[in-house]
Amino acid sequence: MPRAATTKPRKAPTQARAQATVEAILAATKKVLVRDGYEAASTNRVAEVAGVSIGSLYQYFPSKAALLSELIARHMANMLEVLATTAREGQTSSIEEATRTIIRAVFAAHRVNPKLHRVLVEQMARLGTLEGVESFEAQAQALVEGFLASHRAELRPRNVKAAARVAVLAVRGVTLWTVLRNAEQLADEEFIDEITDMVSRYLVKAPSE
Amino acid sequence: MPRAATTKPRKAPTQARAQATVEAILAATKKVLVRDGYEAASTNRVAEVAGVSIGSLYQYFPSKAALLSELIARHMANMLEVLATTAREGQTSSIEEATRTIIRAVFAAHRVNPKLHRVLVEQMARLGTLEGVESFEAQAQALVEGFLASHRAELRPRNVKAAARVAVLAVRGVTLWTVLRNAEQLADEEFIDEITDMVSRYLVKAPSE
DNA sequence: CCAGTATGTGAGCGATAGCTCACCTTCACA
DNA sequence: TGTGAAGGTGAGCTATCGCTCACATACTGG
Repeated sequence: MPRAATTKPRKAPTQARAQATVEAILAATKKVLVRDGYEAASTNRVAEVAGVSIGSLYQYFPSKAALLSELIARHMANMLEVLATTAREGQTSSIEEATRTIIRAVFAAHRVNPKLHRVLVEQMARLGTLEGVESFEAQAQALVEGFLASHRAELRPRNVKAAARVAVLAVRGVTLWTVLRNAEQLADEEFIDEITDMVSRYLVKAPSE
Repeated sequence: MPRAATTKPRKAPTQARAQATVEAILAATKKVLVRDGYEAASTNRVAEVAGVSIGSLYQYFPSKAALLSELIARHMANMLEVLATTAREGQTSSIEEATRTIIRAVFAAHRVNPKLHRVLVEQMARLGTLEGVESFEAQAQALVEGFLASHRAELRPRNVKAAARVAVLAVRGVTLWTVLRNAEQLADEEFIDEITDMVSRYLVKAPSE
């Protein structure tokens, strides 16, 4: 069925008009994805919902995968921003408090449109062995690593890099699985406390140590 | 494109011959899924690889989703067995040691055919809002809960149910995300140690408490 | 105001997907 | 050993799907 292959935009929109088209297409993609799921989200349907012709869609996105890819990239950029902001804010608080703030923010971000996030998560693995994802993960780790390094006095694991890796992985894993199967939990303050507890106990030096 | 809908077997095979057909179909499904991915795993191709006619496939599986559904159900049953066995074995050891054993076993199970597991994970969310998954999760939690209850002396959280929920969720989340993006890590003994550390610090009462 | 580029259109192509059904073959058992 | 049920077959139908291309329209700079 498919004939093209890449995932990168075919053409960059330069005029404002074209920019609007691209945004309309992406908005429609989200809408259709949420309403009908991935399988039913055909490029034809997306174009129709966006109110543009199928030809226009293929001007900017060389394949169906490219649509998903762009949405995923934007989501990741979003999450990085959330991380960067909360990590900066947490500079002056304890590791535990900062952890709580970060987890709360990450959860809040996924609560906005859980159905969409679910689809995005489902598709992540499929799209070209996660090129973007690798770099995203690396950047996220670097951010957390920076934060932990500046709290070294409070930090238990001697290996800052490894600690950041585990912390990022744990939060990410829990978030992901919760999005997949019980999104309401993302709003549960008690649940947030427990996860925070788990992660910060791992990170923070006990009083006696 | 699809016309049928259910996920449940259309017919139970009663003769041994039919049993073999069903197994051949499922084995072929795995093979094709691993080789070509979900999209390319058409029912026609699966039947061909299984060496049976497409008609036979539809005798036992009313839809493509039913194939996936059965594989997922089997995987979950498998994991429950692993959990039950290791939890029973861990009855006499510390929470930390039992946690390590369980995590090691779960990781080992996912290491066997990571590509397959990746596809299964990808598809889980899509298939009928996870009917089977809910009950699996409940059973897993019950098992862990039982284990934790019998180690109450060593357990920090007062709410056993909540502790089991968090522990299961964390291990599951980490496993899942690792399967999706860095399966080799599942074999890394150091990585297993770190995750064990995180979970058991959360579960176990500190000496002073 | 015009040349030329950027943008937008949509009929329709080739491919293949999921699935049915009319029919044959093998088996269980009276 | 004959008969009805269980098992098995595969040509082929319909429905799309992803995507192209020949063309029209809007814009921009000179």
